[in-house]
Amino acid sequence: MVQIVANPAGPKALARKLEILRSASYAFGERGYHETGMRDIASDLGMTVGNLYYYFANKQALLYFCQDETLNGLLDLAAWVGDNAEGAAERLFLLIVGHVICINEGVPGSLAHHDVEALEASWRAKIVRKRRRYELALRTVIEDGIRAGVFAKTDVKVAALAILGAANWTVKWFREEGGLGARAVGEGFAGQLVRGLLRPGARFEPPNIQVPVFGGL
Amino acid sequence: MVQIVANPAGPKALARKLEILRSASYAFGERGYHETGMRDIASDLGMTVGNLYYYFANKQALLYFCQDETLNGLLDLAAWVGDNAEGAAERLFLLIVGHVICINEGVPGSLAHHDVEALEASWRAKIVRKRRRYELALRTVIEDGIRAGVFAKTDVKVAALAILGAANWTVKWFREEGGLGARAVGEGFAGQLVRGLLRPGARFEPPNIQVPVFGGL
DNA sequence: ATATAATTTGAACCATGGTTCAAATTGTGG
DNA sequence: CCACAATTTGAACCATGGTTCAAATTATAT
Repeated sequence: MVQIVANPAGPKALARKLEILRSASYAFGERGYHETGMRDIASDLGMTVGNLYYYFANKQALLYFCQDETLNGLLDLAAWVGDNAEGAAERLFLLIVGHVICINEGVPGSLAHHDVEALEASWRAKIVRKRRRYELALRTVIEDGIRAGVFAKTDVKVAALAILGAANWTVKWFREEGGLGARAVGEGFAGQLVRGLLRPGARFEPPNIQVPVFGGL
Repeated sequence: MVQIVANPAGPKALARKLEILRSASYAFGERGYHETGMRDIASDLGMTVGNLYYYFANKQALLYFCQDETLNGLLDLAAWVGDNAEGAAERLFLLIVGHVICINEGVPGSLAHHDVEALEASWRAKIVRKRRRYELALRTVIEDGIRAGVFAKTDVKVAALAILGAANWTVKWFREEGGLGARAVGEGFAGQLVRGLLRPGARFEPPNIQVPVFGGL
């Protein structure tokens, strides 16, 4: 019987797939997608390389699922912020904090490397589509802030790109050991980026509520 | 006679090396370092793949020289800003604008991917050392601003990282065709990031001087 | 015109790493 | 205990792409 299954339905399959995804995501974050081989991932998991192909069609599938999970986490974050904060400045603050936490503690590394070049076209399209939905949510918060007079009039696209850049680049350098945690980094970023958008004279204090960790595998 | 020269001194050598570096830098920016093959670079230049090795020892050398040139451009930028602007807010503004221009119009793509993982250890050390000098220059400007009372007291390292993140991430999405130029993007970012650091009540208007393009190959 | 230097070619070599798969092992139900 | 399903193994296969180099071509100096 043909051996390659790549979507097994046995009792251990789901747990095993999540275990593999966590390990792959961590490795991609630490070493980079290209510097991480399937033998490395297998070795980290204490299995042999052929076994990975029982659960996943290929290496790109691993990357795709990691990125997809991250984006699901970011979209969940956006929905949570919409439900749990009112003012645009508060919402933007929480989005930024949640974003940094999601990509550094939720699913480390796999979105922010943005290595969609390594994905084949239909998977890349799916990832890009989810990214766009999230970026739209971000821009909507900024536009709401301008409309409400909390933010000064500004180029919304540029403002959103600055925020995404600051947040996404954290996967290049953030490491948990020593120093500040992801939440503290996120709060520092959010303070600066939100204050940078305020209408002169507008007041802002960081909100009291704490963002959950979204996107955990 | 041994064919591999990799540092030829003939009359055409320097011009050819710069031509190769420009083409490689562009390709690395467009496609990513790993997705760009030596055959691709050769083909873009209308030469054959073996010829590249007459001028450069290996693929990593191409990456190293591109990144080194970008960092030289950023260090030149920092020096120019020190010579041509006085106030910390003005200096920071110009640094951010110049940074975005340097990495998108000067030497596209090769620093901001930060793909130093792909470099061997001694080259990586050189790149990281130059990067640190530039980041120190950036932090010094922020510290000067805090000391002068222009910026509010803040975590300087976090503020610098937000700035570097926003600026460096631009190579992931910035494309010259259509839309805003690098200078306009940089000015939008700089406005937001500098204003985000100001002491409440401090005034700031973008400076009138225009940053040159540093780092051009 | 000729000798020498510089530059280019392009096929071949080679290591790497993604992927396959027959056989083996382990788990589970009757 | 046995049959079958699920899972694992690990050597082999194979494509890719970095690199080499003998030979050829072009450029330059005499």
